[in-house]
Amino acid sequence: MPELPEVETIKRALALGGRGGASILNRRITAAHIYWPRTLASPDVVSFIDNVKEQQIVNIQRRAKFLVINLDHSKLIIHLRMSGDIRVAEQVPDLGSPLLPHDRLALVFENNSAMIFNDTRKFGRVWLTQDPLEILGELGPEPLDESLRPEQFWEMLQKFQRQLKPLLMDQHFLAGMGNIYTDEALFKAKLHPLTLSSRLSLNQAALLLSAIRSVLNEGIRRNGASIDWVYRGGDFQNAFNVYQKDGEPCPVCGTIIQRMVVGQRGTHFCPNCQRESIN
DNA sequence: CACGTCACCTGCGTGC
DNA sequence: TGCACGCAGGTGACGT
Repeated sequence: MPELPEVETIKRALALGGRGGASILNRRITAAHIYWPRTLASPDVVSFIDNVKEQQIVNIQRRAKFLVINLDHSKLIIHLRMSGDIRVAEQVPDLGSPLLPHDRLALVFENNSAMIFNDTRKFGRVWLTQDPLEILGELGPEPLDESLRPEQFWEMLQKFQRQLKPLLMDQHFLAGMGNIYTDEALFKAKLHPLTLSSRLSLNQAALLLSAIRSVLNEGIRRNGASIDWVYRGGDFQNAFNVYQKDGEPCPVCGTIIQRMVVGQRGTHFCPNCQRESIN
């Protein structure tokens, strides 16, 4: 489910309070429970529980779609993949068994609150490491980082002859875009999802970067998007222009929005506003 | 290099 | 009602 804005929303709520409980900053971990061992990418369950205990939460960051929780002696890195979510529970029981269906991992704190990772589809992963670059080292630039200049973004696009949609979703190219925000950004930039990246002019690249930042910032401002049965608490879904709007009129020109499959992902676009470049 | 396919999982909506 | 099917916010390993 979560793309950059959803992960950013969760990060802020964990730091400020609001994911069902108070801020987890400065909490000391007294116990860990792993209900679905494959959630743990590394290390193994025994080492994880042993190492995470007695550590304190120093701060929380986001890199791409990863949550990076800095402990005083190591880093806890979490990727929510398709259906992961994190909540805080106050005054928990012993937590020897899951509190809710699909709870996969729980960290218990000294004040009897807990941070719980819930993940219906079991795709999410958690790492405890000394060296976060082992996990984050190959990621592309953060789209919201202002040091990424339009000229540089254009040069990045020029280097590949790839379709825009899968390229923007490639975390090695640019880090944080997912299916929703990519469709919305391409619509805003009036670019067809299959346009080859190397064909973009400097001006088109600048407009695309600006559209990406615009949709990501609005997503963050709206606390992410909440669709399907998975509750997020955001309302960016009310601002979708094309995502899952196939069959409905384009809000700009009235042409019926189409859906196609690109790189195995549902892709939504306006065939009139977003023309595939011919040459 | 760039694209397609499959695998990993569960649950929901649709249509027969 | 039951049941098959397609779909879902992600990613990585392969094959061509």
